[in-house]
Amino acid sequence: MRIDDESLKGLLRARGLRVTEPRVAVLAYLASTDRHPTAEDVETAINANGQVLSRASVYNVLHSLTRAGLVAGMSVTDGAARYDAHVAPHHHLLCRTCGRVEDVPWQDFGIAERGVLPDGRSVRTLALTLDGVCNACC
Amino acid sequence: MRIDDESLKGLLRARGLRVTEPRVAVLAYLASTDRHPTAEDVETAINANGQVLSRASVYNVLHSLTRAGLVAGMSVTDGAARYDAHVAPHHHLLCRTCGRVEDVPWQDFGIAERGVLPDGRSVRTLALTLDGVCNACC
DNA sequence: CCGCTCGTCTGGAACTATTCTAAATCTCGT
DNA sequence: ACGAGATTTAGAATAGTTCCAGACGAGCGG
Repeated sequence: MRIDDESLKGLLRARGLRVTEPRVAVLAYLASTDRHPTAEDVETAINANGQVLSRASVYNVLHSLTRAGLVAGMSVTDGAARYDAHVAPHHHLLCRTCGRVEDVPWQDFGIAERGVLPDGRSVRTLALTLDGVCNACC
Repeated sequence: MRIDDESLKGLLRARGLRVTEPRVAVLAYLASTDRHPTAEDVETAINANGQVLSRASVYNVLHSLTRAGLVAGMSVTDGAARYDAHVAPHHHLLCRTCGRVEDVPWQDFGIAERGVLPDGRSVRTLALTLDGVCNACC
């Protein structure tokens, strides 16, 4: 799943972000996994590669990537925020049993075609967090 | 929206929880508002009534009420968990602009009638968090 | 109604996730 | 290559939550 650094740098530039080593490293790591790592996971994984990345930088980078739309952050009820480089629309299934976060293929549950709720409020995105039980646990 | 304490005590007893002053106070407060207060909001509101409730107790009580199914906790991306005594099924609209959490009338978006996702994973609850913009901000 | 037991409450310390700060460093347009 | 301004860094600070050990009190049996 390793994406070459040049493509990643291109992504960063395309969004008007300066290309820095921490940003490339974080983006490469997030793009390489389908788990939904926490900030701490990101820091650990990158520092395991010999690089040194401070905790504060992990957050800085995650924030700038999020603002640029290159990664998406999500919060689960217990503990730390989780990040995800798959920004194509999809949903998340939060497993009640093991706490794992699994991706759910995107489907329009009948909301987006309207873009508004029946009472008129607008829904801008369709990133839903479903509460359920994953295959491993069922 | 004030519900008399006797009904609340009955609710607690029905769930096998001991009836204590903090529990009644927290439950009464949550039942009286359609905002989605944080633990701190709960503490502030109750202590404003002359009672004294420690921070730890607020969490104790919220946890026991949640375990008993009398209130539901939810986490939003930024900041503190929020609680809600309206446990009838409904969704939440998280406003991107002002951060407010609004209730959305329950609707089966075509998921529950199956109870499973197309790929077979089961979905246990339908408490969805929608990402959008509330009426006040639109 | 009384006393006992165990669940609950309390204040404070501890812990975890995140943000802030101020200085050093680096990117990139010129 | 230079300089302006963005980014990184380590460490301190903050916010939200949990843990702890002791005091308290709800509700059972008598």
